Amino acid sequence: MSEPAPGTVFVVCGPTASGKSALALAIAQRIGGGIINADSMQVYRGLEILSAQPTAEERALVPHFLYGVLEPDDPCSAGRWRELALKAIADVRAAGRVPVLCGGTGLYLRALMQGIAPVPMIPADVRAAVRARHAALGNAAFHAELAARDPETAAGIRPSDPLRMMRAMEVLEATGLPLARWRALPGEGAPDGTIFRTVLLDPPRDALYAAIEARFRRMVTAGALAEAAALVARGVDPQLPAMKALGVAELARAAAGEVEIEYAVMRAVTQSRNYAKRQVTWFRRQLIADFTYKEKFSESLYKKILSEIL
RNA sequence: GCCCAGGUAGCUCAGUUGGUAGAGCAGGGGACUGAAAAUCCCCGUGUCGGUGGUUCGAUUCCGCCCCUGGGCA
Repeated sequence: MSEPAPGTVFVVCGPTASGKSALALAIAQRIGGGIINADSMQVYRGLEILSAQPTAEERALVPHFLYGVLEPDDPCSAGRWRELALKAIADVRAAGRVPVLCGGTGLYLRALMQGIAPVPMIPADVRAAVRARHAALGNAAFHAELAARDPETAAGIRPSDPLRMMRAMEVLEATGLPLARWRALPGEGAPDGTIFRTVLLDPPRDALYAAIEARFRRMVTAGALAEAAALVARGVDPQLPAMKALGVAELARAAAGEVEIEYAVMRAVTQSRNYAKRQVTWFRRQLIADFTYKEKFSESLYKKILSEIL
């Protein structure tokens, strides 16, 4: 097992409950790494249980970065995470360690590895105005308006896709330049000299689904009901990403006695399965991993992976 | 035991005035450049409970049987 080449950054990705965190920990312990979160929900404080953030014991073994660093009412984004990740990578290296990225948010990973259009931050009031405009017009009329003002970007967005339409509109409003133009501009990727070694965990579907349910039930036992209730009690805008974490809404309703706990659990587990499937599609098609493992997660698989990727 | 109401896709149900059936959910596939655990697109053959009968033809009408709810005993 040789030392990883200078500039190496390991990337552990895969669907939820595929065993990413454990693998990242094993890799980091082996090579003297620092683990950096690449998950859109694990960045939030107050979602420790439901987003499956590493435990204090795990964090004590290896330095961890970007876990629980933002408040739920302080939304992250692909661009913002990218900035945070670049800094974390520099910090890990400064400490003489090897960065090990770990997470299931494909867009974040790609924004870091391949860059992203250099669109500036959109002011909150512009976003709010665009949302209101969409709510007033509805999908079809909103799309028509976008098509009139920015035909190039509108052509690539379905009238049934509100989020992408609103994104295109707010970029146009805030910058005066169509989103399609921004995307044609060269985006910055990772720092020069960085070599990504990407490992994709893609276990058999039935094993993955069983793991998702088992883990969710463990979360409930560990206090997920109270976590969800506390989050809702803070009064954070339900539209914000942290409040969209799988299980939050359902468990909060169960905690309030509005639905049966078992019903909430089944709903959340189903949503998690749907999500895992989307993640698998993304990783299989949008990110070409250097190493892909389709076996069921296990101790022996980790040993095999370690010997192959190092 | 009798009377109602049902038994149709993995689940919940719709429907066929008799020409072998369709939605939602689940599941599968896919898209994805800044709230991505988001948002969006595509995919529906299943002894229409069983068995006799009527009919050119029955999942649909009739008889009997089985099963599940509810009511009366």
